[in-house]
Amino acid sequence: MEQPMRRDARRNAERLATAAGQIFRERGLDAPLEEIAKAAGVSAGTLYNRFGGRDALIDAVMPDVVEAKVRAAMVRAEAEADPWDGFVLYVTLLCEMQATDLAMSDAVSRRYADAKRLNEICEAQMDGVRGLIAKAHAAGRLRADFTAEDLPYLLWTTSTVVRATASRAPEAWRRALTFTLDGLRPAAAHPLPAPPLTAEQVHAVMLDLGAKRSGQGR
Amino acid sequence: MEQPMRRDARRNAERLATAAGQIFRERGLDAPLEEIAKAAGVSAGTLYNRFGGRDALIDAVMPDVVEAKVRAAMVRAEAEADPWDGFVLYVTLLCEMQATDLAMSDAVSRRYADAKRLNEICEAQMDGVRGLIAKAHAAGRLRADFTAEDLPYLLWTTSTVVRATASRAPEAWRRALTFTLDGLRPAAAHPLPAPPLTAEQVHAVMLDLGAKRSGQGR
DNA sequence: CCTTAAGTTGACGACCACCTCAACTTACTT
DNA sequence: AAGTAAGTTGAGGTGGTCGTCAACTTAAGG
Repeated sequence: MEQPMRRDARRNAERLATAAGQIFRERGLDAPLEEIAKAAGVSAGTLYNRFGGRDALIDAVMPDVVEAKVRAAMVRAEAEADPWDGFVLYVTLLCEMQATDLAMSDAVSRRYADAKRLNEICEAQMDGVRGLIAKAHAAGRLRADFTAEDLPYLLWTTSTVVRATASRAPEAWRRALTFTLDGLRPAAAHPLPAPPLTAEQVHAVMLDLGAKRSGQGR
Repeated sequence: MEQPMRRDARRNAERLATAAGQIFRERGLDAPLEEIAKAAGVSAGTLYNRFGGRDALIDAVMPDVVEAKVRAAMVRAEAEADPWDGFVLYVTLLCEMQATDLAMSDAVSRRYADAKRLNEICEAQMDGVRGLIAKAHAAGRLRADFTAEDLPYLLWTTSTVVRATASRAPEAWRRALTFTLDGLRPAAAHPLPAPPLTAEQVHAVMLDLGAKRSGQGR
């Protein structure tokens, strides 16, 4: 039943995937699809035939890369003896990815409604994050009022700073991140003026970010 | 020599300025100019006649508002007895403006190459900021390695979070800001991994932000 | 009034990105 | 070698924004 794809079709699909990987990485997940088609040496129509639109293309190209990178970061973080060091390492590694790969930056800080696989992977990763945070809390090395739902903030903010400063001061984000991390130690804690977002709110905001630009709410 | 404007022309210019104020405030400084023209009840052509383009319109509409608001924030900040409280208040007030007025958010965190008046006002405000920071430093209430060039970070990051969460959790930015402020007390300080941006770098980055979207560098 | 310069209009061309589809080309089967 | 389904193409429709301009309208002075 799985009638095999024609050879040229498969070849083109692979070229498209490769091109998408490159261009997403360089320009983010909002890169023009026609640019990707051109880079793959096919017409835009073919891209829409093989995949079906941006989200499907993203979901075909990104999940493996994202999973591998994010999992590797988690492994390294969990290998740290000190839970705080583990937490810091994890956050720093994620930000490093954002700084060196715009596709990762978008994949981690936005949600594309129809990129199901990608969303599942990101969701799954949250479990690991909760563990990391729980350990740091248990060890009294992370302020008690910091929750897993606060992490997206860090990624959103780094995403901004990184894009703004990428060409002129590629390491600048580390400085901003350090300021914030310094505020996350228990000793630094002062009362917070607002509750954390709920998991649903985080998800909804990420969907907004993923859905085209402009529209600010409604 | 100052041949007075015809009455209808003046009337339209005023309507345009008013409409621009409203729409910039609701949608940010990137709002479609045709939307503004429509709101003013004139055609797009008239807008281009009276002003000359987006930057000129911005420079006609924003400086007074920005100056008043920003100056008021500085006055309140300087009235605080404790220099740290003054610093925190100033930053918080600026972020509040960003949260309630997208035009302020853009005006404060971006630069529009041809909006001369606006840029001068923002530049001038930096002096006050330096004073605020110097006082906090002198009182030992602000970590010594924080510089005036680090402030734009806070505005960039708040700008992002605010836009993302405005509709669903309008106070969420206060939480994120608190984390960072908690990292700016001297006691929280740990070594920074990167030097601050130079004033020129800050300016250049802001210009990039102001110049259309997309283009990542070069 | 009526002239005329100032002002306004709105259609228009340019650009960019999305997505589609009828016509064409190709790979695979027999 | 030919038939045919699968695949590809690229022009073209859509939608949105920018900026322009020839033709029209209007304010204001004589």
